[in-house]
Amino acid sequence: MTLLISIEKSDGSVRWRQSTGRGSTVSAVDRALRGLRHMIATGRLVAGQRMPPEPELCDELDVSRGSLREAIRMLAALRVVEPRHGSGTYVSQLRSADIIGSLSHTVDLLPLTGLLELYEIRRVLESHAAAQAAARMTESGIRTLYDCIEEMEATSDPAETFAPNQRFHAEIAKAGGNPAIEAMLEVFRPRSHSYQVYDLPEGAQIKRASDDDHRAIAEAIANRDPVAAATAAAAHVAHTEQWLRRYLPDDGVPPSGAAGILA
Amino acid sequence: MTLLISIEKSDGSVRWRQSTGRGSTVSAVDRALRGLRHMIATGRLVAGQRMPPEPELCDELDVSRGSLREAIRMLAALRVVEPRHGSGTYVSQLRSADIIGSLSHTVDLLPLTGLLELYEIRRVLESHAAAQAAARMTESGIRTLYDCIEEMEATSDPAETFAPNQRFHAEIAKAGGNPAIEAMLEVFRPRSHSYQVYDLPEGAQIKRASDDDHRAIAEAIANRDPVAAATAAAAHVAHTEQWLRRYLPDDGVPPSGAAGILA
DNA sequence: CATCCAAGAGTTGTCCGATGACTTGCGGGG
DNA sequence: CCCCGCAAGTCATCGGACAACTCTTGGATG
Repeated sequence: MTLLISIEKSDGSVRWRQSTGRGSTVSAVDRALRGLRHMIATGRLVAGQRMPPEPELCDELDVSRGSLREAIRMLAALRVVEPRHGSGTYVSQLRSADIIGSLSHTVDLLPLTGLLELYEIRRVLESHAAAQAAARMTESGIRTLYDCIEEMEATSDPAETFAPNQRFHAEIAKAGGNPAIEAMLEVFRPRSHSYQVYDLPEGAQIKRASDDDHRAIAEAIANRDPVAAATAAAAHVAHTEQWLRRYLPDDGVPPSGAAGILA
Repeated sequence: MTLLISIEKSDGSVRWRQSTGRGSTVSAVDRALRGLRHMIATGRLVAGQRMPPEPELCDELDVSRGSLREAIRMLAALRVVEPRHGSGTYVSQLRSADIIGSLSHTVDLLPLTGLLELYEIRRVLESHAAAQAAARMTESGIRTLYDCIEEMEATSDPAETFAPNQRFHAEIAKAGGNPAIEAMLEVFRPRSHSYQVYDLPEGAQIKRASDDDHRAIAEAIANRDPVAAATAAAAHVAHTEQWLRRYLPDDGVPPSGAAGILA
């Protein structure tokens, strides 16, 4: 049971205290966290603004500086605030892309099983972005796509394909026009190359199939064909999924919706 | 420039120290954060396991307890670890749904513009989940869907439609079969009702349209028609998007991909 | 013998005080 | 006018101490 009462002070600021219930139902860090979130949600702290200095917040939220700092760190991990040494702590711009980007440091820690679950999201979003790109991408962007493809096809060294592959997909995501989706795909991408699928026995075959996928995507976008682009992109991600599945300890549970309606 | 050197101790543990470059390029909290992430990524700390006590980690990572705690709080905010008062700090199960769920406390803080960007993700995922549900949902689940619809249609009080609406969409998301997508949709849903669209002048009309949308989705799922289900779900989310747009200060920038290829 | 309770060790939560490191703006000197 | 150094403001880090909570262990009790 959590019960809070707010005490309005004369200067308009608010203090939070826990109700008189025995035992501290609300920890100090929680109090600070709720208080800070409340300040942002209610507009008392505006995006981009510098927050009051720590001692001031400690006084208002009625927590020690250590506890306040732990709360601030939590919000910083979620990219809601941004502390700058020596200058102050600033409320972030609170863009959707920023918030989603906070996942980037955690997908690295997911076990392969969890990563494959995320791949269904990736497949759907990547194909959506490709469809949008087919309608919107500039001619110059399409040329960049083919540049990346040629660079990838020119080598069989995984290390050298990394950069152009990144650029290829980033270009499509950007052309999709939605910063949130772009950020989400950005989160997934780096992890894909952490597994060296090209080193598998069928490595050469996989490499060739991947190159073909890229060409199909670029072709569909160049032809301004959204459906074909979506299909090609979904197929590409699905392929990657299948290759990654080789690294699973054993083929146990059936894949969760591995084949979408577009594939 | 960041340069780290690792010092292997006799007992196998590792200490991190910053290189001798002038000025501390790596903060203490960063050091702790990297160290902890490294321990988890390399499998030295396994999911579900209790971590070593704080003093021990302080010694190994060469940071003070305060800095270590700030790092732990950051990982806790991202749902990577879970501190339990008096017991210890445990590595989470690292499920994809957990990680995505960490966003739930931040979408509340997004301005409406950012929220609408997320709605494109929601639209795509919701329609994907609906398509999957059309193929997989049990007969009992479909009955639940219609129960929710009747409950919603029976009232015009927004407060009373909240719960059945939640159940309706949750049921579909669950039937989709992917925990990550389910968690992602769960993140978006509560925020939808924070705006009281039914209180707009066209409130009654919106309410009716929303009820019709729900029926169309349930119908398509009951008919085992994935394409129709996807279309209906996308349309429903798109409607919500349009209604929310009324709350924008002015109609300035054009919507980012408001109409997907499915709509 | 089973059950409950109390005590203790182990661990995280909180606070306080002090000092270091960095940024920023101001003012003096060239 | 420009540049540099100084000083105030702010976050970063450390160390120590104590409180609060959990869990196990052992004994008392029925």
